[in-house]
Amino acid sequence: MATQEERRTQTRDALLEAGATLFAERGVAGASVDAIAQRAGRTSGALYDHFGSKEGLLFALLASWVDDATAVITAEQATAATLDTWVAVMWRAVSDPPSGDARWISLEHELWTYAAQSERARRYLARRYQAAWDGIDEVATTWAEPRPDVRIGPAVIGLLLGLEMMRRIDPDAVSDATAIAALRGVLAGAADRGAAP
Amino acid sequence: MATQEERRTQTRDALLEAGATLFAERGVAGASVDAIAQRAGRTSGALYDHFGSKEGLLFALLASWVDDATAVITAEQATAATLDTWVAVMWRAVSDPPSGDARWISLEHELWTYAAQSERARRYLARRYQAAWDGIDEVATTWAEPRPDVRIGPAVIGLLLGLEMMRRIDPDAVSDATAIAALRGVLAGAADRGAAP
DNA sequence: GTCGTTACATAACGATGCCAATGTTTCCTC
DNA sequence: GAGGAAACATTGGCATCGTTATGTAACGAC
Repeated sequence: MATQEERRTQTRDALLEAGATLFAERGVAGASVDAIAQRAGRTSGALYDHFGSKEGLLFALLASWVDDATAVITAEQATAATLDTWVAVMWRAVSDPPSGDARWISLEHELWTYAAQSERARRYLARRYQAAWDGIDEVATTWAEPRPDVRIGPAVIGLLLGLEMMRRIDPDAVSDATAIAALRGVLAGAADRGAAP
Repeated sequence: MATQEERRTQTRDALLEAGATLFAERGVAGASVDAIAQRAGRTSGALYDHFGSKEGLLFALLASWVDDATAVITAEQATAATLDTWVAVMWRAVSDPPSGDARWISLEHELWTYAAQSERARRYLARRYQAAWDGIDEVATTWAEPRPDVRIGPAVIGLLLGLEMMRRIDPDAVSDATAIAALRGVLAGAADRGAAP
């Protein structure tokens, strides 16, 4: 019943799933190709046939993820009627990731440190985040008049990532109220309020 | 002229310096013990005599760093007369690190991903950041009445790290004005303003 | 001046890793 | 149903890395 093509996408998905878990758990350098393949019930040969290299698997992983996450977030953003619900939606997307995938942030950090060594990874990161910044910038104009000297997108995304980092160390340190208050504050501070002398 | 003890601290410092650079450049996993020793003009034998293991070097590095950075920051904080100058001092400490050490943030990320694998590293991180949070919490009460359901320390530190991350991708994305506006916004949002319905 | 100790260097071991070359099996086509 | 290709497995080479065991030269106490 299972055609060859179905089988192929099946093992591809299994390898991506295993890679996501092990990269997040042990890091890109710490997760061996053999360990990933074994967890997927396959061997390293299959992995190389599919992705060509370890880095290939990493990029494939991130590509699929970005598509999923941004799709979910922008879809929910469209339904946000007030600034508070918008902020809450963003925070929820980070603190309790869509598709029930809690490894997202870990992998994000992995990519970040990996970017210190790989030029390709750095360019990849830049493209990806600039798109996210633009999205935030655009939605933010709905809620407040922007200041010319302040770019709101990077500030919001940075705060989201930073809050998640703190929460990983101590979940009690960043309550939902704290996160939402901080996000609203950044949006307010970067808006029409004049700069201090 | 050089006594034995002087020689020892000299090579210790050389190894720390080399470790800082290579850990930041290539990551903890990517920087080999031999490469670190070679950069310090020594051999791996010296490194093991001093630090016992690769992890030992990492922890020694961070310990010395935390002492330096927090000393500088708290010293400057005491001189800050207004909220704006305080915020500016904090941002400057992150964006243009004290002691001219630009590798700080890279190493911070390294430690973060390393913490995913090492229980000891995680506990180390927690202790370190909780101290920083408390410091911010205390100073923040000088400028605004705190809300009971909002912890300001983690929000400020998170924002600082997040902003720096964005700035690494694209230095133009986070101007000083953006950073300071965002920080002031977080402080304002987490203060006396009432929560939304 | 002798001798133990310190502060490194040297060299080798064991383990592990990425990756490629080469099988083997399964599936589709005609 | 036979040939061929696709999908995956097996094996091994080649390199690297963390660590340790051992060597050695300089130093310092007496």
